[in-house]
Parts: sequence; structure tokens; C-alpha cells
Amino acid sequence: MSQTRSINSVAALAGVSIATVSRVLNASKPVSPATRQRVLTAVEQLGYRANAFGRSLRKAESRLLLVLVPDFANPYYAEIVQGIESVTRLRGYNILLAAAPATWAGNPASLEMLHNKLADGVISLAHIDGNAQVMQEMQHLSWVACSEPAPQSDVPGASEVPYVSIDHRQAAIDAVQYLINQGHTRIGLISADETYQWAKKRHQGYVAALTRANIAIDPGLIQITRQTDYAQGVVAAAALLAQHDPPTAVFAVSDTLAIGAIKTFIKAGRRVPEDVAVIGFDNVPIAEVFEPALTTVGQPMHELGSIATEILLELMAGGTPKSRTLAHTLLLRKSA
Amino acid sequence: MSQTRSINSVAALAGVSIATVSRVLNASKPVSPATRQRVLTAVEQLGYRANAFGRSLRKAESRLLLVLVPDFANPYYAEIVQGIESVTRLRGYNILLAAAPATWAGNPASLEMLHNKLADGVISLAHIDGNAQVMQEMQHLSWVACSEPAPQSDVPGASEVPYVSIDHRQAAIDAVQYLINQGHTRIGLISADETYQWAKKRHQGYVAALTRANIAIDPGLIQITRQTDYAQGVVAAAALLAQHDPPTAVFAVSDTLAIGAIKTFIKAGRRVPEDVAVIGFDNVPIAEVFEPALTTVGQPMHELGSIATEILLELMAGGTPKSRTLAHTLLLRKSA
DNA sequence: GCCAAAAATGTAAACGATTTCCTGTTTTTC
DNA sequence: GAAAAACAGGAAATCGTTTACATTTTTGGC
Repeated sequence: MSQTRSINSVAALAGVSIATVSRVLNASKPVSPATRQRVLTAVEQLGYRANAFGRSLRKAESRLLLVLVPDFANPYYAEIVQGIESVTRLRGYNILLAAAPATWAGNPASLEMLHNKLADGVISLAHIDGNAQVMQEMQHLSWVACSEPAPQSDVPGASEVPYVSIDHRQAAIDAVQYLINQGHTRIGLISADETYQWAKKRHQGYVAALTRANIAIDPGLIQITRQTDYAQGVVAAAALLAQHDPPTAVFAVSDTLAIGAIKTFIKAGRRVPEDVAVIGFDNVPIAEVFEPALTTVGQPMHELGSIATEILLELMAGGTPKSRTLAHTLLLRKSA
Repeated sequence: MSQTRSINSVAALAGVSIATVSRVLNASKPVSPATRQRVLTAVEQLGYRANAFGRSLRKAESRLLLVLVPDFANPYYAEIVQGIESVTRLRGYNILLAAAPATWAGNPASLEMLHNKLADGVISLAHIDGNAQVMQEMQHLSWVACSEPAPQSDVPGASEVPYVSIDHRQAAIDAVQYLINQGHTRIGLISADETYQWAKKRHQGYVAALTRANIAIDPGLIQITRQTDYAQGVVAAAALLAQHDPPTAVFAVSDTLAIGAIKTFIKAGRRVPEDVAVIGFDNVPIAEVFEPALTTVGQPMHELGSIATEILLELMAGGTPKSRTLAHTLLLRKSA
């Protein structure tokens, strides 16, 4: 009752060999109804459950998927994880959760220890730089990048890491174009640490949209923050207000930045959207509820996660799935 | 390079036995500096990393902690997980993440499959009802309940499950008392599904505070919602407004409910806090940023997670840690 | 130099499953 | 009714570690 039962105890109780017990439990080979039943009742009686390590060791698979998350507390990632979970649950996999180190380079230990062949595959929501150690590990395991495209391997013949993401550049173009259509010409940008591909791409989209509309790029209107929390949005907005000709519209690469900015604008006596229009990015849960409700670019978070998982599973099954680009949506609300 | 290397290949390359390799890697017994070095370079050269299953099978431990989360997308849980991670990282453990089924009873499979002895311990952020299957599993594994106290086992001699939580009842008393001190006498309650202990306890605190102040309980001012999302807050607030003598203050058992309620009040032409004061619970990230900034009860989320982990680790080490009750804080902002 | 004690290393037995053979029993088929 | 095929179930190898026990090598005191 209290101690751990092995397959041997079941076999003994049922009066069969351990091979037969295994066959019943895995339905791997036919077993006569009579013995089958005997095994089943023995299992029931002992409350037996197969030891995961024994199984994994023999089969060389764990049915565990490693999920690398840059920041647990960020609702954006949380929703993606939710999407991942919805698929793993169905397919009989479990999630091994790990914090992606802020910088890959320094601590190989943290990562390497993690997937000592423990997981069958990896879904990374984090930025993966070309760190050699990491890249080498990637050869051994099935990887898929979610939201943040993975760097290509230099190793010749190495297979590419598939990814699933929205078109960040186009999404930024859509957002900025919307502001332009509203008649704005002085449009500010609040971007974030551009080692992140998404930040970089959105910045590019901003530039592309303005260029296409023949609006000159004013470096003073571009604020790059270190992180994406409210506080950084506050700082960036203050910097924009300090310009001698402040913007009449702002595109922020995340909702948190946008909200921080709006608070600053309002505190400075500006009305949003009348004096300054603001568009955010991500459509986090608060966006809809905030006053004024935030106009923002919505990402299909749940699908990002679920499709990444499907792709990974296909990859693990030996297939060659293609990367996917999902549709974004411009959610028109009150702030712009 | 590409195929999986076992300890044998390392032993062969270094010209030693596998035992010695293991001893070097685990520092379990002294090894002469010379051989030690030879083993280390062999390990390096082959990129060897110990197989987790072999090790876990032999040592009967996985250094994996199962974390049961009711809802991934809820920032409240996300922050607790962050706290858990901060400790597991330090102590060399990893997190196995699982969605706690909404109702335990129906699907034993989901849970049982999960911890086929795979994890060394369990941290539950979820409500654990007295489901017999679950309770039995709890005998086999070290459990700790985080935020939601676990039910006591009926099994005589069974050890109690330690928990870490704030004093939900007292926190509710503090919040409601604050409203009373402000002169309010018609105070509404928006509570949630009271199979959750925290909801029940907060409701009790509400009643206790009013009773102590000799204010009669008006059932019409008590709204119980199914979930804790914004939408439910909207519905509950509308119901409160429909009363012939609506409340001048409202205590909501979660920030999301509070925010939904505030939006409704404002839309109905009421000013917050002048016409209706609102206090929430949890201090989610939005609370500070919302307009009007939300007065709420703060829980030490990060510590809830980290201390739960410490307790679990102590339990697993054979200790008998005591349950902990952490301090809450009433955060006075603008909404009340 | 010799011998006992100490230190270093090797051998082999677990750990708990799955799975490949293999050996007996049926069952089929002509 | 006999040969062939199908079926059930068991014995033992295997996965990759750790570790108790055995053995060899080194050390140091005389």
C-alpha cells in the first residue's frame, strides 16, 4: 500500500510473467481474455502504475516537452503556454517548464542540465542566439521556435528550426498605416530591446510605413527601452513629450509600454486619443479593460502555442513540418 | 557526435571503468587527480551528459517538482510560479507543469498519469477536494498546498499536508473594516465560486467585519459569481446597481472582478470612489495602472511560491515543516 | 625493503520497465 | 489425421546509471 509496487509484484499476484503484464498494459500484443483480466485486477488491487523512469529508459522517450519561457509573469507568454498545454494534454505529453536565461551565453549549465535527454522536444518562446553550445544541443533534439524565429545553424546539413509566428513587420506596418490614415504625420515609436527579433521587426515595420507615406524619420521620436514594463513606457513617453515638437500619435511595441505611455500623457494634461493617439501590441487582457480601451495589434496567442506544439510533434515523428505565419488583427478601440 | 553517448563510451575513451566516471561526475568518492582529468577531458570531448532516466531509475529521484495550476493565464498564479522557479533553480530542481483539472473527481487519469512517480513532490496551487484517489496518491508523495489549504485526510495516522497562505479571512476583515472606517454602511460583496477556500474565507471575513460593526447583512448586497473574470464583475455590479438601495462601497474578492465592477459603475454614471468605493484583492499588475488606481489587498505572490517550495523540499528531506501564514497588505490607492 | 593501512579503481548487481526470441499449445487446412 | 500456421506466454537481454563489494595500487612507518 505504502511502498512502491513494481511490475514484479503485479506479475506475482496475477501468476504471470512480467512480460505479460507489460503486454496487457500497453496492448502491445494480444493476451487471452482470462489472463488479461487477472492482470487487470492485480493492477487494480495493488494500485500499480508503471514507473516512468524504467519505461523512459527502455523506450528512450519521456513524453515530456521542454518549454522555455523568458518571463513567467508576462501574461503574453502565459497564454501561449496555455495553448501549448491544450495540445500536450490531448496527445499525452507533459510540460517541463524552464526559465530561459536572460543571456544564453553565460550559463550553459542551466540549459544543459535541463534537457539531459530528459525532454523529447523543446518549444522555445525565448530568444535563441547563436550560442555554440546551444546550437549543438539543438542538433540532438527536436526544437521549434514560438513567436521568436530561431537563428539558422551554420553547421552544413543541419536542419532548420521551424517556427510559428505572426508577421511582426507587417503588423507594425498595419498599425502605423492606420495612424497615417487618420491624418497623423508626427508618429512616435516606443520600441524595446532589439536583440529580440520581434522588437526589431516591428521597428522595421514602423520605418517602412512612414517611408512609404513619404514621412521623414525623426530620430527624436524613436524611444528604445530596456524592458517592456509600465515604468519603461512612462519614461519613454516623458522623453517624447520633451521633444520641441511632440508626436500626435505613438506606436508602442507592447501594450504595457503603451499603457505606461498613456498614463504619462494624461498626467501631462494631454487627452488620449484626441491629443495623442496610442496603439499598442499584444492585446493582453488589460487592453480591453483599460481606460481608454487600448487600440492594439492582437496576436493569436493560444494558437501560437498549440500550433507550435503540433509542429514539434510532427517533427518528432520524423516529418518535416513547415514554419507557419499566423494572422494578426488590428483591434480598433478607443486609444487611437 | 550525433548519436547519444553513454557512460560506457566515456569510460572507454578515458581508459577507466564506468564506476570511476560516475565517481568523477558526482564527486561521490575521491578519484586521483590524474584519472579525474582524463575522465573530464573525455567527457568534454564526447559532449557527454548523463542520461536522466538511468540516473533517476537508479536513485529513485528525478529532481522534478510537479506544480498544479488551475489557470495558466491568470497572472496571480503566474507570479507564484515565478516564486517557485526562483527556488527550484537554486536547488537544482525542475518544474513539471500541469493544469489542475477543474474538477478532480471525474478524471483521475489526468492526474495519475502525471505523477507516475515522475515527480519527487507536488506543489498545488489548486483546490484539492477530498477525492479518494487523489488523497491516496498524496500518501505516496510529498505535497504542499499553496494559497489554498488542503483538506485533512481521513486516513488515521496520515500526515497532514502543510500549506502556505495568507489569512484570507483577516485580510477581508481589514478591507471591509477600512470601508466601514470611511463611514460606509451599505457595503456590497462580490464573491466567487465558494468551493474555493479563499473565496469562502473572504466571504466570512466580510460577514465578520460587518457583524462586529453592528451592520446587518443584506443578502441583496452579496453577489456570488462563477468565475473571476472581468465579465463576471460586470454582471455582479449590474445586479448591485439594480438594488433599490444600492451599496456605496463594494468589496470584491479579486481585482478582475473589482475592475469589471468599476467599469460598470462608471458606465452607469457613478463616480469611483466618490459615489461607490471599490476594494479588490490580489494586487495583480494592472491594479496599480488602472484608472482609478485600485485599492486592493496585496498578497506576497512571489514568497507564497518560494516558501511553498522550501517547505516541500524540507518535507522531502524527511523534516516536518510547519504550515506558514504570510502577511498581507492593504494597498490604499484611489478606488476607495 | 616489508607490511599493514589507506587510497584508488574495477566488477557486477541492482533499479523497473519493454521487447526479442523462443517454446509450447491450439487451431487451421488439405 | 498430419503438417502448417497462429497464438499465448515465459526467459532473458537491454536501456544507462549508481553503488556495495572486491581487488589492486599506493603510502608511510619501521
